Amino acid sequence: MLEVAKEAGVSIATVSRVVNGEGGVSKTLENRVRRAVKKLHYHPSSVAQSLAKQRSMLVGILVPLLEHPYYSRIASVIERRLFDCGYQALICNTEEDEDRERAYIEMLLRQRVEGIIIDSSARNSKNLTELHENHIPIVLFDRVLSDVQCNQVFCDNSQGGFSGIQHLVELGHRRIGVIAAPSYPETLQRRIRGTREAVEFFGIDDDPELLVVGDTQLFDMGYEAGLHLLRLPVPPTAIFALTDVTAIGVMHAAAEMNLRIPDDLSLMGYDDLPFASYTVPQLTTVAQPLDQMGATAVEVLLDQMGKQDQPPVKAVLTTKLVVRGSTAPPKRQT
Amino acid sequence: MLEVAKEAGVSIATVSRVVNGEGGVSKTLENRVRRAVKKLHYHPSSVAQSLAKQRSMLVGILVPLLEHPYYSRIASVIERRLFDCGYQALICNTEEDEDRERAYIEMLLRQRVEGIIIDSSARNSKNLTELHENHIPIVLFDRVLSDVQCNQVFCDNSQGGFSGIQHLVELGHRRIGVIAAPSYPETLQRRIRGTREAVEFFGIDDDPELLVVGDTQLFDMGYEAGLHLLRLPVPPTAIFALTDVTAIGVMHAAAEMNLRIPDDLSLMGYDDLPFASYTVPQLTTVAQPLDQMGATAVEVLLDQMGKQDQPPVKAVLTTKLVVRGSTAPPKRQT
DNA sequence: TTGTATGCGTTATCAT
DNA sequence: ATGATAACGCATACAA
Repeated sequence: MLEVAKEAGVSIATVSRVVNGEGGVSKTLENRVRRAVKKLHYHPSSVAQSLAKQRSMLVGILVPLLEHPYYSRIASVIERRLFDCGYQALICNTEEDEDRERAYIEMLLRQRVEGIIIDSSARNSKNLTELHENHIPIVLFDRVLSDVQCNQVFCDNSQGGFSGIQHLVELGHRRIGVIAAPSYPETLQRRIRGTREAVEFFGIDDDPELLVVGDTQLFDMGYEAGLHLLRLPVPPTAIFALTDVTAIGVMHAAAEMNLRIPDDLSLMGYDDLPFASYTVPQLTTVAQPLDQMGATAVEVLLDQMGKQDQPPVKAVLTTKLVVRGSTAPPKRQT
Repeated sequence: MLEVAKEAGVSIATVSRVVNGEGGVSKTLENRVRRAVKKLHYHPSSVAQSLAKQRSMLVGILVPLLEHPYYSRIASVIERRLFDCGYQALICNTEEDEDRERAYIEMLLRQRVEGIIIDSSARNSKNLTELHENHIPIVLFDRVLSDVQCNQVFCDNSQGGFSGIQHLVELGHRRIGVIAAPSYPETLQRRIRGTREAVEFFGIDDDPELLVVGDTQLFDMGYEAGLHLLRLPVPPTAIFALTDVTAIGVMHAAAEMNLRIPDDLSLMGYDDLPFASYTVPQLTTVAQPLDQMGATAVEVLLDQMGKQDQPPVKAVLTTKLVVRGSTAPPKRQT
């Protein structure tokens, strides 16, 4: 900037004014400055700006696994929104590792982010306390901890779980397998609870063997779990995978056992990821309004960033059942 | 930091020394400082550090579409590597938009990133010149521009295209459809060229109708293109989709036309994304060593960041054919 | 071993 | 309308 000032023969104050379009500068000088900026390839330093203004315009996004289509979509949706609001997102991939999450949070603190949107991998809110103590606005996204006093944006997972079972029951299924990912984030626990409630409500088979909780949320977990369910002495006529990715795994397992979907087995997923419309057959699933969730999260965050220590807001959105080709009435009755 | 110094009753220089573990500080004072740090929840400001040290420890990653499983994996792989090397990644989602890409580059320049790894959406190198002029090390990743003098890390796409056709030819196919994504990044052009060379080399049907170039690289493009190919007066017995995602689209199209894979149609993809092992049937595909590519890119970048204006290095890795269940000898001969 | 002082590239306040 | 100058939070060279 100093160089630009020299080149243009003005003071740095004038350069600053021109660059920030503050006005109050004569046309002559403005042009001289602009020319110097071009010539020297000058780009104002956000670093110095942050320091001087005490504002970083940075927001952290933490997701559990960036390679996972669900989370990359989340990161993407939120980042876009943030970008449009003039903020730069710092996307952090915690890889389901609490220590990594802590490390990232420390880093974000150092980067002086103005807020954080976090889809947390942590089993408790310990990682978040440091943020609270530094008065950084947080919004918990998707995965939710009920014991923590803080902004939250998520879907009614219980309702989603319920509606999935309901759909299958209405088709005539009485024996339904459920596959869940790890349940330490309450998200999945709630989703499971929704299915339990539905099972009870409709009075269908509640054999505990029908609920399998895997250790990851990847394709192969769905595959293994699907195999397990389908090899039961009395296998289910329908499977509700609480995640689209695991549902794909189940598809594979079913194919391996020469079971046809939906003729021999009805299958449901959860999330409505893009590829859910392109599997064969297309996947019936419970959709979460991710765009809306992302927009809400950013809105809430930006709102809180204005004021100091606002009361936490909680936004609960509703899921939507998307019926496609992977579910049908059962052929055999159990 | 000033507050910590006061709390501990020492100078800021001492605090700085303790925080940075420089040594040369007495145990007594060190403990006093550490206690003060804890008590005040002090986190050193990277912003101020960057300014003082003239090093940001930031590296920009630009990908064309973060929601796309291929690119989220790329971002993920590179980010992890960078993180392990002590660098913070700024992941930017250009959404295949050249203007957005420019905006992000400008932002990265302002953030004073020390280097950039870019999977570019741009049709030319215009966006990169600004970086060159600011002496920011760049490495072009995956998508490559041949007319630009700069570090590049990518796979031999021509070879990959060739080997795909070769595999199908060896199975006995003579009429092979090829589906390509937009071709302004040279990547796809090269991949196509590889298939053309193979077609010529093996002397099989080179009907231009058999090559369809879509306008996106998403599922529905594969679906549409697949439909188009399969409805040809003389449809191909095999389809080589130059992207796994589009291959999934073709699967869907085939199912819609009651064609069974691989019995009625052989199908190949390209990329070997995680889900390629979980489609039904599993997808034969051309694998790119993404982990290795990411590691190489980071290595090259970090290397260049040391020196000034090194000669550009070009790393070309090789693809690998992964044969799975979606390809088989043709039943009918054309 | 510890402290003091200067500079990093901006913004912002105050003069002129 | 323009310029000089003091922060901002830290590193660092130098002094004590």
